[in-house]
Amino acid sequence: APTYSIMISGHCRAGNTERCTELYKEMTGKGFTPDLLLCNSIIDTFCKAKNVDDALQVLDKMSKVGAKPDVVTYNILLDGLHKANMLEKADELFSTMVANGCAPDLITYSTMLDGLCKRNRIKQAQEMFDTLLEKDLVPDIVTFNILMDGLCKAGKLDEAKDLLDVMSEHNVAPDGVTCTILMNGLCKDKRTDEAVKLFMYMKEKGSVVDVTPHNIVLLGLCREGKLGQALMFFNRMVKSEGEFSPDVVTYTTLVNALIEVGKVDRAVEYFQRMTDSGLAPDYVAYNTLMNGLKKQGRFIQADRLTEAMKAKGFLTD
RNA sequence: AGUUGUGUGUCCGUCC
Repeated sequence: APTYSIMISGHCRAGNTERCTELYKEMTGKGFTPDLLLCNSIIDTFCKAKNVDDALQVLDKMSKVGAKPDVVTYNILLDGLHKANMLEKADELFSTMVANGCAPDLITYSTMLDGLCKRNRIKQAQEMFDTLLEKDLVPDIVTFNILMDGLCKAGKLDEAKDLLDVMSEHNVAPDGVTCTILMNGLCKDKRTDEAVKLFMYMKEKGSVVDVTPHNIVLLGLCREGKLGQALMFFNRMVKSEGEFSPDVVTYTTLVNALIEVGKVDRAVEYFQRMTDSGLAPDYVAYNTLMNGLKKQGRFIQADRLTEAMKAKGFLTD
């Protein structure tokens, strides 16, 4: 059984859902019972693969063999259900959890908070935040970042900045993710210059500034039509050699920007450069180029790209 | 030993 545990958790972490499922079936078939931590890993792997139904079945099996799910089990499933838009199931599970004597913790509330924020239910999210305080739970940086992002995406940038004060009242210092969330909010509000200021501030402060804030600045420049600056910025990213090297999102942002100004050949060039640099385009990357090719009537190239997508398993129908 | 919540790209949808 420990052998299975190690193998399964390895595949789980690698995101190899199929192999993970196979091994799990094989293990249970042989009469071995996965322990709680392994069950949680498996459930999480299913959830992250958007396979919440199988995840729930693992929960069912657990209760059959009398294994008690813990708060982590419930948190994982609540997150999966929210992200799969199964809200009624999520509420149901929350009730089950409480009925089974499992006390919701900070992560439970943060997970639900995120679910509300992502649906733009800001008012309810703020109520959830108050509830969490009433329960004497202590919000951490992730809780605040979730709320910060919700406020920014709802266009409430002023309230987002006010939240910084609330954070310091709770002795929670903003981190790189907080800054990135605010930068993104500023960019989406067409305040790229302010976002860049925040970006520079982060760099001056010596924080670790990874590829994500760079991608946000790049997108901001592209949206402002400053393609020349965007390309210079991109070149600096290439030279960073690892610290904030371009990723699939970086390339997709540029490909899209080039398409929008009608430079499809250059877009194709950058797409090629992405694969040449050893990055594997994802569905969004393919879709971006595909739409550009079709918009320009490049049907032969589009067909060729369709074949590539099929070969990679991105088109299942 | 190993498990859960937060930030960036395309299209579509929802709201205005």
